[in-house]
Amino acid sequence: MISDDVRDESTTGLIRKLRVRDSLSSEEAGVLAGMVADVRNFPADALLVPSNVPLDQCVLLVDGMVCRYKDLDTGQRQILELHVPGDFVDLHSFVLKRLEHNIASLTPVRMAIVPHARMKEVTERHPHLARMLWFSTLLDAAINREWILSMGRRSAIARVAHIFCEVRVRLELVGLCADGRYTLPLTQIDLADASGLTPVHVNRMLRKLRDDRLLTFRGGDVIIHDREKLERVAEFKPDYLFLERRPR
Amino acid sequence: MISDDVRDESTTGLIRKLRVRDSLSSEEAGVLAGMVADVRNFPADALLVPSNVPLDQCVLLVDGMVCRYKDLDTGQRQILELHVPGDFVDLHSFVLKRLEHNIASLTPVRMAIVPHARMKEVTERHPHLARMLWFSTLLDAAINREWILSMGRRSAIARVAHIFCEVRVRLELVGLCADGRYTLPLTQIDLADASGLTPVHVNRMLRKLRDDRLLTFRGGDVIIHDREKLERVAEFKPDYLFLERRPR
DNA sequence: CGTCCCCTTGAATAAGCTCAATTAATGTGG
DNA sequence: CCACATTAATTGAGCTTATTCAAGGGGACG
Repeated sequence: MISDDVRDESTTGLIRKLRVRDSLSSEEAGVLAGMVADVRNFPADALLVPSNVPLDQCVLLVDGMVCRYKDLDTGQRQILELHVPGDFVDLHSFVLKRLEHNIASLTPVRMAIVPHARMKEVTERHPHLARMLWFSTLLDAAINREWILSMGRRSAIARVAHIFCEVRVRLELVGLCADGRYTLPLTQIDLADASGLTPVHVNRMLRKLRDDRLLTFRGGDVIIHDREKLERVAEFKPDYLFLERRPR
Repeated sequence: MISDDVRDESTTGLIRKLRVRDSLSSEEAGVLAGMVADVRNFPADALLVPSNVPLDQCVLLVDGMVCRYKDLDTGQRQILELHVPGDFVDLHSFVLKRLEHNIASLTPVRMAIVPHARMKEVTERHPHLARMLWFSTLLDAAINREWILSMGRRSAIARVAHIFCEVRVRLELVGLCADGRYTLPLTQIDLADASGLTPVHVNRMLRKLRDDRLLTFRGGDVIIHDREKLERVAEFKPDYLFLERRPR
């Protein structure tokens, strides 16, 4: 079994983000940490949660990055969402009992494991905590909706730029981005799968962003040179990330 | 105030759909109906829930159709999801306290109103019911993800076809579609906003679907001539609608 | 050192968009 | 009930954006 320290550490990112949006007592924080049954490491490119398989535990991303994706029969892949440390990546399965998409690691990752049984106990005993967990799944849904807007109505350059804008904000929340610099462990192929473009075209868009001195992306390292202009190109408005506190 | 009959009637669609996915006792069904404070009518093209406004009540679609949408500064619109009777359209606001998108009626609609205060009481007292409501927001999220896949990776013809396939299934669940015929109160412009295409191109895709004897869409009336072929063109797989019962 | 990705770039192609004009359907006021 | 306005549907032509195809270069790793 794992120690209380490991449990606490595994939930700091999640708690930090929940506290941006709502008040979370230290007791509640303790309860959250107490849900963690185990913390496990996985390599990069591992299929962490396969689609359409009965699930009885949730996984929370402690360290590293993961993505959700879906494939078409034609072999085409679409990345649905990127996840950063502190994201309760597979909270959904508690309610859905299976996922209709896959979750895979982009880097070596550390995941906290929370059995559905504990989720049930805790959410039944702590309704406010339950709502905050519910919130975190709805935040994912809001991100999904923004991506629909991207895919449906944004130009190629805006789509690519938008991904960088979103990830910047989300990484800053957990202290993994400062000065517009962060690590995004994606290949241009992954970026194509996330933006609904071809790798070739992503390459050209990245070149344009670089030539226009907005952003450089090389070998997974992102440097945002001109955040304001980048956000304008991306038509990025962070409302959808619900960064403000819930009114009580 | 409204009568118990009106309350019961206003939740039959929702209950019917929840019962496809999970067991719902008649007591729980009664509790759900009891949450409804009011049932109100709205005309077509009404902005039912504006984005970024503090909310203190949820709305459930009883009759008619509504959509969620978002606009870009350029005036481009993207429809994010369509809703059919029995959808708890704005359950999200209970947790989010505001929406980051708009909800508007496509037809004259009847909406049941549930104050957040009642939502809070009921979800705290009935955890299983709370999970089923949570489920219904996660089902919306799964639909959102499928739409990301559509926008990102499906061809124009498949995107248009996919919308018709999805709506068919969802309307059948509430008895509003039989024999592949149903009413979809959208203009071709709306369909363009839902599929991320231009109205002109939607028109051509509809023509192709008609010429190929897969589907006819005229004046809001949908006739699916060849469901199997249509679903193949759409690459439609209904897994993402979670039509099976949750295992206990 | 060779293999395997990934990145990069050019050239040709195709999917979908824009512009424009016509027709059809719907609604309104007289 | 008709004339007129308005919105939606339809179609053609030309154009733009992004894709496909192809080839070469660079770096990591066994």
